[in-house]
Amino acid sequence: MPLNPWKVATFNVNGIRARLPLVLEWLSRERPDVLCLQEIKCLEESFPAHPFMELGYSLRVRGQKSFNGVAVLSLREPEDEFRGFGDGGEDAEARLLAIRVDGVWVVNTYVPQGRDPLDPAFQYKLDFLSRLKRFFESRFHPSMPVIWTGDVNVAPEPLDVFDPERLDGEVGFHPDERATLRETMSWGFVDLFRRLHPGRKQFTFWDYRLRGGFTRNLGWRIDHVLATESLSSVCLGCDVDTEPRVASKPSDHTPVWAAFDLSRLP
DNA sequence: ATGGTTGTATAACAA
Repeated sequence: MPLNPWKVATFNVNGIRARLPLVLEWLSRERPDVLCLQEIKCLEESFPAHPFMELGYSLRVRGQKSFNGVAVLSLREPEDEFRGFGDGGEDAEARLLAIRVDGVWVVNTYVPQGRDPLDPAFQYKLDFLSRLKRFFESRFHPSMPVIWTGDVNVAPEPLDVFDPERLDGEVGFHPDERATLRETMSWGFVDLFRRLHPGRKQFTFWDYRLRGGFTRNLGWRIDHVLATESLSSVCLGCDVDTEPRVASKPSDHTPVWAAFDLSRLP
Protein backbone atom coordinates (compact mmCIF):
# COMPACT_ATOMS: atom_id res chain seq x y z
CA MET A 1 0.00 0.00 0.00
CA PRO A 2 1.29 3.52 -0.74
CA LEU A 3 1.56 5.99 2.13
CA ASN A 4 -1.71 7.65 1.29
CA PRO A 5 -4.29 5.22 -0.07
CA TRP A 6 -7.48 7.07 -0.92
CA LYS A 7 -10.43 5.28 0.67
CA VAL A 8 -14.15 5.36 -0.05
CA ALA A 9 -16.77 3.49 1.95
CA THR A 10 -20.51 2.86 1.84
CA PHE A 11 -22.82 2.10 4.75
CA ASN A 12 -26.61 1.71 4.82
CA VAL A 13 -27.13 2.84 8.42
CA ASN A 14 -30.92 2.28 8.68
CA GLY A 15 -31.51 5.53 10.57
CA ILE A 16 -28.55 7.83 11.27
CA ARG A 17 -29.90 9.01 14.63
CA ALA A 18 -30.29 5.46 15.90
CA ARG A 19 -26.85 4.54 14.51
CA LEU A 20 -24.88 7.65 15.48
CA PRO A 21 -22.51 6.10 18.08
CA LEU A 22 -21.76 3.14 15.83
CA VAL A 23 -21.05 5.27 12.75
CA LEU A 24 -18.88 7.74 14.68
CA GLU A 25 -16.84 4.92 16.19
CA TRP A 26 -16.32 3.27 12.81
CA LEU A 27 -15.49 6.56 11.09
CA SER A 28 -12.96 7.52 13.79
CA ARG A 29 -11.21 4.20 13.37
CA GLU A 30 -11.25 3.91 9.57
CA ARG A 31 -11.02 7.58 8.52
CA PRO A 32 -12.09 7.01 4.88
CA ASP A 33 -11.66 9.99 2.57
CA VAL A 34 -15.30 9.62 1.56
CA LEU A 35 -18.18 7.90 3.37
CA CYS A 36 -21.52 7.38 1.64
CA LEU A 37 -24.53 6.79 3.87
CA GLN A 38 -27.95 5.50 2.87
CA GLU A 39 -31.29 5.32 4.71
CA ILE A 40 -30.48 8.19 7.03
CA LYS A 41 -34.28 8.47 7.50
CA CYS A 42 -34.36 12.14 8.41
CA LEU A 43 -34.50 15.62 6.96
CA GLU A 44 -31.25 17.52 6.48
CA GLU A 45 -32.01 19.77 9.49
CA SER A 46 -32.35 16.68 11.71
CA PHE A 47 -29.05 15.14 10.59
CA PRO A 48 -26.55 15.15 13.49
CA ALA A 49 -23.91 17.08 11.53
CA HIS A 50 -21.75 18.47 14.32
CA PRO A 51 -20.06 15.29 15.58
CA PHE A 52 -19.05 14.51 11.99
CA MET A 53 -17.69 18.02 11.48
CA GLU A 54 -15.69 17.63 14.69
CA LEU A 55 -14.07 14.58 13.10
CA GLY A 56 -12.98 16.82 10.23
CA TYR A 57 -15.60 15.86 7.65
CA SER A 58 -17.54 18.02 5.23
CA LEU A 59 -21.13 16.91 4.79
CA ARG A 60 -23.62 16.87 1.98
CA VAL A 61 -27.05 15.63 2.98
CA ARG A 62 -30.11 14.89 0.89
CA GLY A 63 -32.74 14.09 3.48
CA GLN A 64 -36.34 12.94 3.56
CA LYS A 65 -38.67 12.63 6.52
CA SER A 66 -38.76 9.05 7.90
CA PHE A 67 -37.69 7.27 4.75
CA ASN A 68 -34.72 6.97 2.42
CA GLY A 69 -32.20 9.83 2.58
CA VAL A 70 -28.54 9.82 1.60
CA ALA A 71 -25.45 11.68 2.77
CA VAL A 72 -21.83 11.96 1.66
CA LEU A 73 -19.03 12.86 4.07
CA SER A 74 -15.62 13.86 2.79
CA LEU A 75 -12.31 14.95 4.34
CA ARG A 76 -11.89 17.58 1.61
CA GLU A 77 -14.54 20.03 0.54
CA PRO A 78 -16.51 18.81 -2.52
CA GLU A 79 -15.60 20.49 -5.79
CA ASP A 80 -18.99 19.88 -7.37
CA GLU A 81 -22.19 17.99 -6.67
CA PHE A 82 -25.46 16.57 -8.00
CA ARG A 83 -28.46 16.46 -5.70
CA GLY A 84 -30.84 13.96 -7.28
CA PHE A 85 -31.01 13.12 -10.96
CA GLY A 86 -31.75 16.70 -11.95
CA ASP A 87 -33.00 15.44 -15.30
CA GLY A 88 -36.41 17.11 -15.16
CA GLY A 89 -38.12 13.93 -13.97
CA GLU A 90 -39.56 13.04 -10.58
CA ASP A 91 -36.91 13.72 -7.91
CA ALA A 92 -38.99 13.68 -4.70
CA GLU A 93 -37.37 10.63 -3.11
CA ALA A 94 -33.95 11.31 -1.59
CA ARG A 95 -31.97 8.48 -3.16
CA LEU A 96 -29.12 10.08 -5.12
CA LEU A 97 -26.34 12.41 -4.04
CA ALA A 98 -23.06 12.76 -5.91
CA ILE A 99 -19.96 14.78 -5.16
CA ARG A 100 -16.68 15.37 -6.95
CA VAL A 101 -13.84 15.40 -4.46
CA ASP A 102 -10.08 14.95 -4.96
CA GLY A 103 -10.91 14.82 -8.67
CA VAL A 104 -13.12 11.73 -8.30
CA TRP A 105 -16.85 11.63 -8.86
CA VAL A 106 -18.59 9.60 -6.13
CA VAL A 107 -22.22 8.80 -6.87
CA ASN A 108 -24.07 7.59 -3.78
CA THR A 109 -27.39 5.85 -4.39
CA TYR A 110 -30.05 4.18 -2.33
CA VAL A 111 -31.73 2.12 -5.04
CA PRO A 112 -35.43 1.39 -4.32
CA GLN A 113 -35.90 -1.95 -2.57
CA GLY A 114 -38.75 -2.97 -4.88
CA ARG A 115 -40.95 -4.75 -2.29
CA ASP A 116 -42.13 -7.58 -4.53
CA PRO A 117 -41.88 -8.42 -8.23
CA LEU A 118 -45.68 -8.02 -8.49
CA ASP A 119 -45.71 -4.62 -6.74
CA PRO A 120 -45.52 -1.37 -8.76
CA ALA A 121 -42.45 -0.55 -6.63
CA PHE A 122 -40.60 -3.26 -8.55
CA GLN A 123 -40.97 -1.48 -11.88
CA TYR A 124 -40.03 1.76 -10.13
CA LYS A 125 -36.80 0.05 -9.07
CA LEU A 126 -36.03 -1.10 -12.62
CA ASP A 127 -36.82 2.39 -13.93
CA PHE A 128 -34.50 3.91 -11.32
CA LEU A 129 -31.62 1.72 -12.51
CA SER A 130 -32.29 2.58 -16.16
CA ARG A 131 -32.51 6.25 -15.32
CA LEU A 132 -29.16 5.96 -13.54
CA LYS A 133 -27.56 4.71 -16.74
CA ARG A 134 -28.84 7.78 -18.57
CA PHE A 135 -27.52 9.90 -15.67
CA PHE A 136 -24.03 8.45 -16.13
CA GLU A 137 -24.25 8.83 -19.92
CA SER A 138 -25.26 12.48 -19.77
CA ARG A 139 -22.96 13.68 -16.97
CA PHE A 140 -19.77 11.66 -17.21
CA HIS A 141 -17.60 9.65 -19.58
CA PRO A 142 -16.39 6.09 -18.87
CA SER A 143 -12.79 7.34 -19.21
CA MET A 144 -13.29 9.53 -16.12
CA PRO A 145 -12.63 8.36 -12.54
CA VAL A 146 -16.21 7.69 -11.40
CA ILE A 147 -17.43 5.59 -8.48
CA TRP A 148 -21.00 4.38 -8.15
CA THR A 149 -21.60 3.10 -4.66
CA GLY A 150 -24.35 2.54 -2.14
CA ASP A 151 -27.16 0.15 -1.35
CA VAL A 152 -27.99 -1.11 -4.83
CA ASN A 153 -30.55 -3.62 -3.48
CA VAL A 154 -29.60 -6.19 -6.14
CA ALA A 155 -27.44 -9.28 -5.64
CA PRO A 156 -25.65 -9.67 -8.99
CA GLU A 157 -24.89 -13.41 -9.00
CA PRO A 158 -25.97 -16.68 -7.30
CA LEU A 159 -22.84 -16.47 -5.13
CA ASP A 160 -24.21 -13.21 -3.72
CA VAL A 161 -27.22 -14.69 -1.89
CA PHE A 162 -27.40 -17.33 0.83
CA ASP A 163 -29.77 -19.66 -1.05
CA PRO A 164 -29.78 -18.91 -4.80
CA GLU A 165 -32.26 -21.71 -5.61
CA ARG A 166 -34.85 -20.60 -3.08
CA LEU A 167 -34.33 -16.87 -3.66
CA ASP A 168 -34.36 -16.99 -7.47
CA GLY A 169 -37.15 -14.65 -8.59
CA GLU A 170 -37.47 -12.95 -5.20
CA VAL A 171 -37.02 -9.21 -4.93
CA GLY A 172 -33.31 -8.42 -4.80
CA PHE A 173 -32.41 -11.52 -6.81
CA HIS A 174 -34.88 -11.45 -9.69
CA PRO A 175 -33.58 -12.06 -13.25
CA ASP A 176 -35.03 -8.72 -14.42
CA GLU A 177 -33.21 -6.79 -11.69
CA ARG A 178 -29.96 -8.58 -12.34
CA ALA A 179 -30.26 -7.89 -16.09
CA THR A 180 -31.08 -4.22 -15.51
CA LEU A 181 -28.15 -3.85 -13.10
CA ARG A 182 -25.83 -5.40 -15.69
CA GLU A 183 -27.20 -3.00 -18.30
CA THR A 184 -26.54 0.05 -16.08
CA MET A 185 -23.08 -1.25 -15.14
CA SER A 186 -22.28 -1.79 -18.82
CA TRP A 187 -21.86 2.00 -19.09
CA GLY A 188 -18.39 1.37 -17.66
CA PHE A 189 -18.39 -0.03 -14.12
CA VAL A 190 -16.33 -2.78 -12.53
CA ASP A 191 -17.59 -4.58 -9.40
CA LEU A 192 -14.42 -4.10 -7.33
CA PHE A 193 -15.21 -6.62 -4.62
CA ARG A 194 -15.95 -9.39 -7.08
CA ARG A 195 -12.97 -8.56 -9.30
CA LEU A 196 -10.63 -8.83 -6.32
CA HIS A 197 -12.35 -11.78 -4.63
CA PRO A 198 -13.76 -14.11 -7.31
CA GLY A 199 -15.60 -17.05 -5.80
CA ARG A 200 -15.79 -15.60 -2.30
CA LYS A 201 -19.17 -15.73 -0.58
CA GLN A 202 -19.35 -12.51 1.41
CA PHE A 203 -22.54 -10.68 2.26
CA THR A 204 -23.22 -7.04 3.21
CA PHE A 205 -26.81 -7.34 4.47
CA TRP A 206 -28.48 -9.76 6.84
CA ASP A 207 -32.23 -9.31 7.41
CA TYR A 208 -33.15 -8.59 11.04
CA ARG A 209 -36.19 -10.82 10.60
CA LEU A 210 -34.26 -14.03 10.15
CA ARG A 211 -33.38 -15.18 13.63
CA GLY A 212 -29.64 -15.66 13.96
CA GLY A 213 -29.37 -14.45 10.38
CA PHE A 214 -25.83 -13.12 10.74
CA THR A 215 -24.54 -16.11 12.70
CA ARG A 216 -26.11 -18.50 10.20
CA ASN A 217 -24.85 -16.22 7.39
CA LEU A 218 -28.29 -15.84 5.80
CA GLY A 219 -27.29 -12.74 3.90
CA TRP A 220 -27.08 -10.92 0.60
CA ARG A 221 -24.32 -8.93 -1.16
CA ILE A 222 -26.33 -5.89 -2.26
CA ASP A 223 -24.05 -2.99 -1.21
CA HIS A 224 -21.44 -2.30 -3.86
CA VAL A 225 -18.45 -0.17 -4.78
CA LEU A 226 -18.42 0.06 -8.56
CA ALA A 227 -15.70 1.98 -10.35
CA THR A 228 -14.67 2.93 -13.87
CA GLU A 229 -11.71 1.13 -15.44
CA SER A 230 -9.13 3.83 -14.67
CA LEU A 231 -9.94 3.63 -10.95
CA SER A 232 -10.20 -0.14 -11.03
CA SER A 233 -6.67 -0.30 -12.44
CA VAL A 234 -5.28 1.54 -9.38
CA CYS A 235 -7.49 -0.17 -6.81
CA LEU A 236 -5.47 -1.39 -3.81
CA GLY A 237 -8.22 -3.32 -2.07
CA CYS A 238 -11.95 -3.69 -1.53
CA ASP A 239 -13.58 -5.51 1.34
CA VAL A 240 -16.55 -5.83 3.64
CA ASP A 241 -16.12 -4.92 7.32
CA THR A 242 -18.47 -7.14 9.31
CA GLU A 243 -17.49 -5.73 12.69
CA PRO A 244 -20.29 -3.10 12.85
CA ARG A 245 -22.84 -5.84 12.12
CA VAL A 246 -21.95 -7.72 15.34
CA ALA A 247 -21.82 -4.58 17.52
CA SER A 248 -24.78 -3.73 19.75
CA LYS A 249 -27.71 -2.00 18.02
CA PRO A 250 -26.35 -2.81 14.55
CA SER A 251 -27.75 -1.76 11.19
CA ASP A 252 -28.96 -4.67 9.07
CA HIS A 253 -26.17 -3.70 6.61
CA THR A 254 -22.42 -3.40 7.16
CA PRO A 255 -19.81 -1.16 5.46
CA VAL A 256 -17.99 -1.92 2.22
CA TRP A 257 -14.77 -0.01 1.46
CA ALA A 258 -12.31 0.35 -1.41
CA ALA A 259 -8.84 1.90 -1.51
CA PHE A 260 -7.03 3.46 -4.47
CA ASP A 261 -3.64 4.92 -5.34
CA LEU A 262 -4.84 8.08 -7.04
CA SER A 263 -1.26 9.12 -7.84
CA ARG A 264 -1.12 6.25 -10.35
CA LEU A 265 -4.35 7.14 -12.16
CA PRO A 266 -3.78 6.81 -15.93
C1' DA B 1 -44.43 -19.98 9.40
C1' DT B 2 -47.67 -15.30 3.51
C1' DG B 3 -43.53 -15.91 9.81
C1' DG B 4 -39.50 -12.74 11.71
C1' DT B 5 -37.19 -7.26 13.69
C1' DT B 6 -36.09 -2.47 13.53
C1' DG B 7 -36.59 2.61 12.77
C1' DT B 8 -39.38 6.31 12.06
C1' DA B 9 -44.85 10.42 11.64
C1' DT B 10 -45.54 6.27 18.05
C1' DA B 11 -49.50 4.10 14.02
C1' DA B 12 -48.61 1.99 10.43
C1' DC B 13 -45.37 1.71 6.96
C1' DA B 14 -41.16 0.37 4.81
C1' DA B 15 -37.44 -2.67 4.56
